[in-house]
Amino acid sequence: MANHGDNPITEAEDRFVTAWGQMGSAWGISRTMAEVHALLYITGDALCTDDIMARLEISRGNASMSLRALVDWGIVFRTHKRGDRKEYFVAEQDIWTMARAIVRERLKREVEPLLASLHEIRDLSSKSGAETEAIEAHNERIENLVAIFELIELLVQRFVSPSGEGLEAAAMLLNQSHTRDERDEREGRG
Amino acid sequence: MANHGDNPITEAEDRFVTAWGQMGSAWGISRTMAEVHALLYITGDALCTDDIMARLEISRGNASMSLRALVDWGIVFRTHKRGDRKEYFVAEQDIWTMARAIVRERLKREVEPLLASLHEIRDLSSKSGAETEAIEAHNERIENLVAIFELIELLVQRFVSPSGEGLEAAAMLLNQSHTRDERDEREGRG
DNA sequence: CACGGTTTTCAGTATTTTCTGAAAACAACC
DNA sequence: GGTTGTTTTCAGAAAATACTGAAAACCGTG
Repeated sequence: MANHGDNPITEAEDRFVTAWGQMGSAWGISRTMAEVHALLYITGDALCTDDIMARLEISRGNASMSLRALVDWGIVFRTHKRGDRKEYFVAEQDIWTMARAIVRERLKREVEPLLASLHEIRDLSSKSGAETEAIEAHNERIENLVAIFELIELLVQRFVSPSGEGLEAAAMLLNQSHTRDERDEREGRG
Repeated sequence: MANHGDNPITEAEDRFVTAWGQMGSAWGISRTMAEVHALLYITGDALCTDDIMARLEISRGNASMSLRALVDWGIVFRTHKRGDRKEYFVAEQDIWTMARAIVRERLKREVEPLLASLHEIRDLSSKSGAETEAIEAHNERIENLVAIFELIELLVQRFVSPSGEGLEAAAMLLNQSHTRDERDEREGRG
């Protein structure tokens, strides 16, 4: 990032961009893509490619590709300004909508392919015919994996469904059960 | 992986190792580390470094580092065999225990540092003094992020707590609420 | 405390991923 | 349909990451 102005807000923005970029890369997302998203989110402004290039000191190509990826993820949108040919970009500002989009997209890109593989592997394994104890155990491990990932898929589909809400509801629900269980504990239910 | 034997089980194992390795790298974990884990999990055996080196065709150094990381994550354990000086490694076989360990570790490594940054950023931002509308909006965005990540932290701590169970319980809970809501929907509650 | 078996470390190398920049494609306007 | 401002693409360059292999450290034993 360029060392533009140094009022607290600008510094806060830069720091957030950095922190979000780091988190992104720990989660298998390109640092720059996460930083572009961070910048759009934290400023809340509609920025054009040149704004982003300047502020993050990245090339046009990189900015373009990152933006396209963010638009594909559904957490950044294209806009236009009257009398200006350029495209501008704004980040989804509702944090729950954003969270839903991210979780949904990761499900689609990573969990679903894994599940597909697991299903294939299951078929393959079950063709083994012989039923030694070792094979039984192997099959059970595969089953367990299928079960947990199907559960994850189900939960995500339910709570991150396109229809909306749900994640917040889940949070409430879990949170409630949290406090309820704590009370139970205090009252001596094991 | 070496093209050892080609009975369906061995092939299934190899395929699982590959699939798990891919998923791992999509989630910011080194491919090899995920593959080593996959191998230990899917065979269920206690394997020594040389077994792993041979099966995955990796160097001793790589095997050693991957294993140490897996042990740090708490999803692989060291063991020994009578009359054998070598160390052997076994994967946690309970899939829920494994899931808890993974989630807990990621919380610690990625969410907590992010939260620490967000707190700092919040302090920084609030020092701004001036209270223009833009600054208000900025502060609110930071607040929202802090709120959502603190919620995540809370939920994870609750359901992935060292004490155990909990994740399954959460799954049940969510699953129930899922089926309940579906029924509600069928009955025409919007 | 020297030896053989084993594990860890880490400098250097290889691989993968990301980024750049210039050229091509596009699109609004005249 | 040519001009101009803008975006996309992508081959090659740079950076980041992961891996190797050999040396060092470790460790139980005689």
